[in-house]
Amino acid sequence: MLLAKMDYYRPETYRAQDSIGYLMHRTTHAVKARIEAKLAAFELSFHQWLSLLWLRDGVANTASDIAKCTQIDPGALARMLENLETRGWILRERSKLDRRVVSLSLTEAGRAELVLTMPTVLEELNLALGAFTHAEADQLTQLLRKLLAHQQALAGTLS
Amino acid sequence: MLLAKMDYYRPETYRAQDSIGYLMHRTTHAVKARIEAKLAAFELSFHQWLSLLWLRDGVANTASDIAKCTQIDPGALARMLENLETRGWILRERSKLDRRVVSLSLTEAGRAELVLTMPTVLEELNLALGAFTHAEADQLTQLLRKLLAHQQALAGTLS
DNA sequence: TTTAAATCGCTGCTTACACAATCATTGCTT
DNA sequence: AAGCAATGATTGTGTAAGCAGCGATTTAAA
Repeated sequence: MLLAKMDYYRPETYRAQDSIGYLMHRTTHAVKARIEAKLAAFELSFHQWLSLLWLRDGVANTASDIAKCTQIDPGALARMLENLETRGWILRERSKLDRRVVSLSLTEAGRAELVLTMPTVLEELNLALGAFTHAEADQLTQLLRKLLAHQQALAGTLS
Repeated sequence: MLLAKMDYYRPETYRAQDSIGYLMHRTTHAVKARIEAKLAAFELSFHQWLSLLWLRDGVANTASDIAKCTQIDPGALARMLENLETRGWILRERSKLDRRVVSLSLTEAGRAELVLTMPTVLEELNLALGAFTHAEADQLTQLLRKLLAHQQALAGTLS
């Protein structure tokens, strides 16, 4: 892999308030707080909502899938999933092919909860993007996709 | 303020793995983890390092300044600053003009610690941007700046 | 076949975060 | 000037995150 020597930030000129990391952190923190506040009305945390979403999309079918996707700690996740199961929104059943894994699936109630809350969350996300044109949002998405891909490449080439 | 109706994300088509929020979260999580690992050698947490940085830049001079800048909880911050003071990296003294505020300042040791660790952190940041050209990094910064400004505008117009 | 390594879900334990309440001080209002 | 809201720092408390370790199971290697 090509690892170009980058010197975008340098000790003499680096200022936190102009840093990409700072800008991302402030932004996601603000948006997440607003979403969390809205989801409170449904007695759902943002992490719980995300877990339901990943299950619905079929990208994740197990706890470790969700942990990888959302970066939620597997331990915390196990407790959270137990909660979601108790409330009747997901099912947990041992896989017959590999008895280590517990297959997860949305119940009808869980799917309904997601459908119910989806507009609320998306409204906040769209509100957050209110200063952008469609093209700018696309542009940002592309840049971030490239940025994340690079992080995963870095993680893969751990010395 | 102009609040354009945005419909970038819609319930039928929204997928977490393409979302700007998801991309940002995964990226910042990965980079922060790498920095945290490197800073462990200096017995510094990333939050502690950030506090030192904001103090050095002069943008923040009090605990509430740092809390606003970094989004760290004021309570947690008070405990952390006490730690930094104990280790001799910052000074805390009541302001004479307003005796509610405690003025913060870096000691020489604190400044030295920052100088010592700065290359390590910036190296990780630059490494994270390794897939980008200088122009792309600038472009991303600009987009994020605009995005954050909008969040702050939204926070200002709370109903 | 027997070992060894890896994976999966889960459980304690420690620590940090988020929220509320408190106290002192200051600024505003009337 | 007196009352009252606002601000700044701090403490206390409940909840969740993060981390290491465990048992069970599967895969790979010897």
